[in-house]
Amino acid sequence: MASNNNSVKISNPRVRFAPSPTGELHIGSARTALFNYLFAKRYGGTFVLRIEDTDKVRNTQESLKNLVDGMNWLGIHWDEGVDENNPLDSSKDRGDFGPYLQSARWQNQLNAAVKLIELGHAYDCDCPPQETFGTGKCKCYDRQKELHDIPHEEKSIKFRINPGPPVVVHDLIRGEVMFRREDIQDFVIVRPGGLPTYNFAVVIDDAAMEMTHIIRGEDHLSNTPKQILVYEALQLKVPEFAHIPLIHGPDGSKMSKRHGAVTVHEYKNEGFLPEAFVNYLARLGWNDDTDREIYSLADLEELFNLKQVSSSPACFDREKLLWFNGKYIRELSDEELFEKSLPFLGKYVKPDDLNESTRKWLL
RNA sequence: GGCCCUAUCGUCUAGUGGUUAGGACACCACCCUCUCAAGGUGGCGACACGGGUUCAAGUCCCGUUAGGGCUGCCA
Repeated sequence: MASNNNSVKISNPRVRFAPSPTGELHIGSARTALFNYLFAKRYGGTFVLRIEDTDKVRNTQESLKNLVDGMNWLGIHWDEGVDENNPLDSSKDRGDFGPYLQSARWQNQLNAAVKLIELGHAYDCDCPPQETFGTGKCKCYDRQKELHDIPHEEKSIKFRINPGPPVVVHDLIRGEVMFRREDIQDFVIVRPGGLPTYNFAVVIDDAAMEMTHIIRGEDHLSNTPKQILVYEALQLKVPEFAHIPLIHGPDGSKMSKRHGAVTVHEYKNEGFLPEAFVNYLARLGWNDDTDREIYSLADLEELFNLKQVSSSPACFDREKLLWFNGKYIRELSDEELFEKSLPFLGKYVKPDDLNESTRKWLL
């Protein structure tokens, strides 16, 4: 970690949060979004929201709306990306690097795949999906003439891992992480029918959008060498990476539904203040070398940095979240407290009861 | 199975070779108080294990163990 290039000044970084609209906004995703946002603010950069909607089966419009709502509630606003009110309408996008819906960028991704074939870095493959499972190796590279003429519906395009030196991931949080090429398998970059896969599309889009720093969950670390190889094959500039630790449940296993609320909306509906939630999320894995606990979004925008992000995973602690919430609630004026409480008093207080005396009583 | 990441109080963490190992949440006790909170004071409580390197190791190296991730035509 000592070899981190921290001496290099970071100026005008471009970062993105690229969720897939396949469910509610998860706590972990929210923190990833937050860290990207804070990094952009801290260094005067640009925060982009791109929607990774290439999994046509699992995508839902509701998730997309959910995502936008969640981001708004947290106060994480994006400089570039899909329109809040019309996320599916690319003509409403904000920014010069659109469209910001990944599925709308398939032509660009496909062109890159064709180029990779021409360069000898990719090849047609007609193996059934299960055939190469576990080994990643197939003989298709030697059958290209034969495969050339079969319809695209019946073949995929694979990226070829050529022999060479180990791939080094320069990670701002973990230092240098090395992967041997023999341990990396050829992987599908375009599915039969022409739909690019994540590990490929993400590189083409990030490069096209001129991302300088990729800040994402640690679950992506092992896939990073594949992505770096794609950058290099296409002679694209490789961005800086920062893989932030995952959030675990109280028992140390990956945070999931059986641990209780895992989505931003659940916490919103339980009555947590967004300020408290953001503060808690930021402190989960980040500190500024002081004993301070309370940070507003504005404070964080000023102080956040990747250097002080922990490299080990953190367990979600509801008790501490509750404590933060209490802190922020006590800061509220009576007036604010009253207004914010209203939605939660529905089953106890009828609108008609909201006269001055009820109000006094409540306060 | 292979590869990768991680390892300080129950939890979040500070610590970058020499500290009585610090803070926060939770917990316990006391104080304050009409009650409950809040607040204050104090307490309990940790360097996963085993080898090295060094005058000196929580800090550096190796191994073990444990947890997590990737190994998908999911992202």
